[in-house]
Amino acid sequence: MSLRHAVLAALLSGEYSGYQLTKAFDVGVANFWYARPQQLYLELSKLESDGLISGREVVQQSRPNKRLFMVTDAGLAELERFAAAVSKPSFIRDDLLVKVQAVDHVDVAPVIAQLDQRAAAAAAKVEILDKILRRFRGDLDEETYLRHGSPIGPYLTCLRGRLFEQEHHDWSVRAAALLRDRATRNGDPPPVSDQSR
Amino acid sequence: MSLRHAVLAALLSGEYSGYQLTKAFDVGVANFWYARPQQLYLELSKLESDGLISGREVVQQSRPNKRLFMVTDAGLAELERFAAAVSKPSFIRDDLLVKVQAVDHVDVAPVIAQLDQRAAAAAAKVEILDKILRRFRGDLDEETYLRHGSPIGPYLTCLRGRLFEQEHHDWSVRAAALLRDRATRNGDPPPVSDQSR
DNA sequence: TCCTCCTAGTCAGAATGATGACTAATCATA
DNA sequence: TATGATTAGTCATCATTCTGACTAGGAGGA
Repeated sequence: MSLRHAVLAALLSGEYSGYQLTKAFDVGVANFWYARPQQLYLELSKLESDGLISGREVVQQSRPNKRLFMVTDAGLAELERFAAAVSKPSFIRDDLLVKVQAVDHVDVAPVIAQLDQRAAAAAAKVEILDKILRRFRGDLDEETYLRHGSPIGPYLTCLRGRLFEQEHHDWSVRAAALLRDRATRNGDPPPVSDQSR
Repeated sequence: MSLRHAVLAALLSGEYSGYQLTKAFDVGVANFWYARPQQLYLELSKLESDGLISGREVVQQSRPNKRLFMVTDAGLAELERFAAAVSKPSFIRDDLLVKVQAVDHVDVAPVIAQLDQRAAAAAAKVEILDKILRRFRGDLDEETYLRHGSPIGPYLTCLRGRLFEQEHHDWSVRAAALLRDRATRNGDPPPVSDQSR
């Protein structure tokens, strides 16, 4: 039951509408959780009926009205409780890794193509996260921000996301190059990933 | 539906019993997926009734009998299909990150304690994975193994797991040190994580 | 001899997450 | 003046994962 707490934690940074949250969570900018719009809307209404957040209607002209949510005292207490409870161990769970695991026994070409895609996607995310980190820092350098800046929580999770994506990128590039090299040397048609496939 | 394929991919390395698989998956040595024993046993019986793996009874004296499973041709075909299909994007989903995200608003001490624990756990995993990698390599150096060694799939996923744990460790250590430093400077009782809390 | 751990596996059901199909108004653009 | 994109959100249902509780025999140590 952690989407619940992820949403609560996200709402600490200020008031958001469901739609704004989906933007943060869906694009995957959410560096500490991930969820689809439908899940978020559902969770928001559950949180509200449990009294952990409260929403207020904002009437907009030229846009559909929206509801902005903020964490209540009860919500903060719940987060406090959650933060002090033991965490589940974290682990990787990745489709593509399963495919790489099987690569000695199945056709490598599509796996290499997917590694290429992943590398590109990870590089794009690194850039996005860098932008967000710069926005947090303002004109402070990273050392100074880490020592004195605020908020520190979102900055740290963002940093973690950035490191993860960077490493994900580097590994993907390396794995793709390696598998390509091995496939070529084995006399298979060199699997070059381009638009034509 | 990827536990299915994770199990198939794991069984490519040889025959395993359910119990052996649980050891690999549960300890988290599984660098590409993670699952509990109950899930694995259930998945194994589903895979068998779908004809993707076949099991044979091995009678043991002084131990309960066990069933060893191997991937069938149909199973291999299924993996082939899976490997060529599009992958879901990967993302981090971590309780502890949610807590760190909220750290500007909740008590830091328990979060710091959990970061310490995480760092230790990650360091332990790095060692385990290094051992496994060395066993794969034998007396080859890494460059040579990556170019010519076999199997390459499990080696690459293991390498990925190792990089992930290393980075997880480094980030946890850094985050814990930082939060501790900030808490101390703010005049709070310095949160040192020891056995007494 | 008792107690606990290890091997080996099973069952049922709760919790959580993912998916497809909708509504409805406005804005920009061709 | 259509057409598609964007904002804003809802509903029902399916799929997947997680959890607790349970069985059963042998090994090893106090």
